[in-house]
Amino acid sequence: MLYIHNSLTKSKQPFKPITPGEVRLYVCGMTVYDYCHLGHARVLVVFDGVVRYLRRLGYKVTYVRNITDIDDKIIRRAQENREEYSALTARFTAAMHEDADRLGVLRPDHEPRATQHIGEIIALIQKLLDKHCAYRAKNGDVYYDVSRFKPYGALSGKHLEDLRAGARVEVDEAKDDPLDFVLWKAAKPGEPSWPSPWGAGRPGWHIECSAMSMHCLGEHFDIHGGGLDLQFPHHENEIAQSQAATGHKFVNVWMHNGFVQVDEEKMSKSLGNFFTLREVLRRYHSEEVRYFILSSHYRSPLNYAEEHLLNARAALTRFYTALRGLPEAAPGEEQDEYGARFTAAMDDDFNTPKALAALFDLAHRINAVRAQDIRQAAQLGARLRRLGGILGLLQGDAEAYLQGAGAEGLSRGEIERLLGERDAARKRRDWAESDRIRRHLAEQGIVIEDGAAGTTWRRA
RNA sequence: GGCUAGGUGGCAGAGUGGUUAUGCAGCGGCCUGCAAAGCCGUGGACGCCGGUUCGAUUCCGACCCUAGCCUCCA
Repeated sequence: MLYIHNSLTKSKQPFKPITPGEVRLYVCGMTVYDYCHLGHARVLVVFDGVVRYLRRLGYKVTYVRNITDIDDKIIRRAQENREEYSALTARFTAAMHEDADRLGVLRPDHEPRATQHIGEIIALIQKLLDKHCAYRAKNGDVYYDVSRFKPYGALSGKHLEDLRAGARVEVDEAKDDPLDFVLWKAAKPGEPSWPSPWGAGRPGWHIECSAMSMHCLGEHFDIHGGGLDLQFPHHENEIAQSQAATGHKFVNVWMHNGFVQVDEEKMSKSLGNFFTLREVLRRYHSEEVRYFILSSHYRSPLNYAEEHLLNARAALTRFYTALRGLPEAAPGEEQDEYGARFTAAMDDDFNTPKALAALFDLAHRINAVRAQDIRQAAQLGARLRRLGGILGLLQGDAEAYLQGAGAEGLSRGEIERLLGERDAARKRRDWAESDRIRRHLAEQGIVIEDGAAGTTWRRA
C-alpha cells in the first residue's frame, strides 16, 4: 500500500486514486526566461521518480507539467535582450528540454503552455466574475476576491488576519484587499497581449495553472506537485480559484519537494547563489546528479556541495563495480528480500534513501556471491538494474560509466598500449617498470586493477 | 511577529520505545609481486534541560539553534 504525505492534511495517507487504476498528476513546471538550475532539476527528478514508481505499481498515469511562457520576468528579460518574448521563451523551452533529457527525465504526457490556453483562462476568469468571486479594478486588472473564499489558507496553514497583519508590501491601491491577487493583467503599451472581455491583457500566473490543469485532467484530479515555495501563495490561490469556480474539491493530494540549498541557504535566482543544471552537468555525469537528488528524501532540504556530488560518484562506482563483467541474465522473481525492501521504502512516501540502502545491500550480495556462483550473481545483477531503473538509475553500461569521464589527456588506445607494456613488464617480473606505468596512469586519473582474468582500468 | 519543517557518528543520510540502516572516510585482517577492487571484522551518534516509562535518540513539555513561507521564485 502506497502512502503519500499530503501537504493539505500534513500527514501521510494511503493513496487512493479517484478512478481505480488511473492517476492524474499535475506538476508546476518552469517559467522559461533562463536556464534551469539545480532547484528545477530537483522537481524534475523527484516527480520523474514518482511517475516511474506509480507506473511500476501498475497505474495508468497521466502526467502533466506546464510551461509558463508569459509573465513579468519574461517580458522584462525580452525587453533587455531586445527580442520578441516568444523567441526568448522558445529558446529556454528548448534548453529546458535538453537539460531534462540529459537527466533522463521522462517527458510528461502533456506539456501545456499558458499562451496556448488563453481561451480556457478567460473562460475561467469569467466564471469567477459571474460568481462574484472576482472583480474588475479601476486600473483595468481583474482580481480574485480572497474574502469570498472561506477556506483560504488551508494548504499553507495561514490565516487571512495574520497575513494582513504581516503584510510587508506596499498596498496596491487598485485592490480591495491587499491579499487579492491578479487574474488578468491589463496590457501596458508595447507589451504582448490578448483580447478579452476586459480589454487587452494577459493572464496572471496563478490562474493559468488552474485553467491548464483542469483542461488536461478534469476539475478534480489526484496529485498536484511542485516546489515548496509554490505552496503559498501559488497553490493556495489555485485552490481558491478552482474550487470557487467549480464548487467542489480540486485536488486530493498536494506534494511539495524541499529546496536545494547552498551553504544552508535556499538556492534561488533572486539570491544569485544558483548553479545552472548545464553547468553542473558539464562536470558530473547526469546519473551522478540524479543520484545526488535521490539520496535524500524529497521533502528534506538538499544541500549542494562539491563533496556530495563526489559522494554520488563513489556510490555509483560501487554499484557499477558490482555490475561490471556479469553475463546477461533474467532478473528472476520480483519480490525477493531486496525487491520487498525496495518496495516497502518507496511505498512509504517515496523514501528513496531507504530504497537505495536496499540496493546497496543487493550490490553487496552480488560481490559476495560472484566468485562461487556467477550465474546467481548475474541474476542478482539483473535485479539490481531492474530496481535501479525505477529510480532512473543503473541503466547504463557499467564499463562505459566506470571508464567514462576523467580520462582527459589519454586516449583509450594510449591506455591500452600502456597496459600492454605494463603487462609485458609484469610477465618478466619487472615490478619497477610495472609500477612506474601504474603511477603514470594514476596521475592521469586512471586506476588499474589486476584481476584473475586480466587487468582492467577505470577512472578515479 | 504569525505559520511550517528540521537538529542523528568525521561527512552525507534513513530509522526505531529495548536488537547492524546504508554510502563515503577510519582501523585490523584475507586476497595481491605491491596495489586497487572485493570479502571478513571493527571503533564512532542521536541539540540542551526536565517529565512519562522497567527502559527514550525514538513519546510529552520548556529552551537553544537552523532553514523556509508570509514579496517573484522549483
